[in-house]
Amino acid sequence: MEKQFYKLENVKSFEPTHIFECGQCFRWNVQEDLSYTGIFKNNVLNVKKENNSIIISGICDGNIQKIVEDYFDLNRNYEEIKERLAKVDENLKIAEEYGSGIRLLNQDLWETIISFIISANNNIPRIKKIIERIAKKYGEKILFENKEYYTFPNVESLSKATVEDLRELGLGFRDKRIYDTTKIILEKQIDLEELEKIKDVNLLREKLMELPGVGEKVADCVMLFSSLKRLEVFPVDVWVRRVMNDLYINKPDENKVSKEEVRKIAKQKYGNLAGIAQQYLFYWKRETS
DNA sequence: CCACAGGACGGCT
DNA sequence: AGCCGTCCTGTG
Repeated sequence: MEKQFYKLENVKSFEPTHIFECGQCFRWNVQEDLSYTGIFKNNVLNVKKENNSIIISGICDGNIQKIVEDYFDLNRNYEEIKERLAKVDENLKIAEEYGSGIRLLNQDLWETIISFIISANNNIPRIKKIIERIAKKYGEKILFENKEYYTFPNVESLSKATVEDLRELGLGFRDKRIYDTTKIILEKQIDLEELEKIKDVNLLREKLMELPGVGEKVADCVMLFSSLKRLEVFPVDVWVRRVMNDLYINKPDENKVSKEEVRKIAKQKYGNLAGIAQQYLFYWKRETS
């Protein structure tokens, strides 16, 4: 495949660092020139910000412009979203200014499900290492600028892994969860194409949670960070609980704050943009703590 | 050596 | 419904 180029001029709300470091993705890595290189589906791309332009180059499985528009959620007006959220309160305005270049990626559903099952009780550097090992063993190799990249394996390919194989890749207790979920999806006991047709967000969450290793947090992350793109969901992890307690609840012990309490406040304050607000808050709190 | 960090899940109340 | 111990690995 040939290298393709695409340049975005005067694009607003697009900051590679914010997009790739806000915790939504695991396969983008910063380069020496501060650009980012990553792999998704069968594409390997480099994304570089120069002055007011975004320069994207790489090996693409199809038309680069279409692929970029879809993956980087370019048809959504983040400026308008930020204007609306800034009116909620001063706290959110500060968080939003801090992560002003965040966009929520439309990531592959299958990859997002597996990646966030791995994220359970885990930290980002380790999650990234595990996913790289899975891709290297079960994915397809793509060469880009004399370096080897590996696609995230498809369902069939990952289904070749035994529980023991997965344990060897460092998955720990998540090995069986990944194994079982892969089998359920392979055999279409849960059909991902059918899942994509579900309209009701609660029904969708329940379906996702039928997969082993998918609890409320993982289900919400999948709905927010994949092409399912439910912007109204508000994944609550320890960081979000912390920041929401600091901003709105102020209990002496943040562990005493219930998930439901946090979700209720988020819904009331941020409405159908809660998911985007969550990303600004999460990124701000993590980076400034 | 130990303490801690990070969600799902099953067992218990 | 809520609480709590367990699961695994890396870091300090």
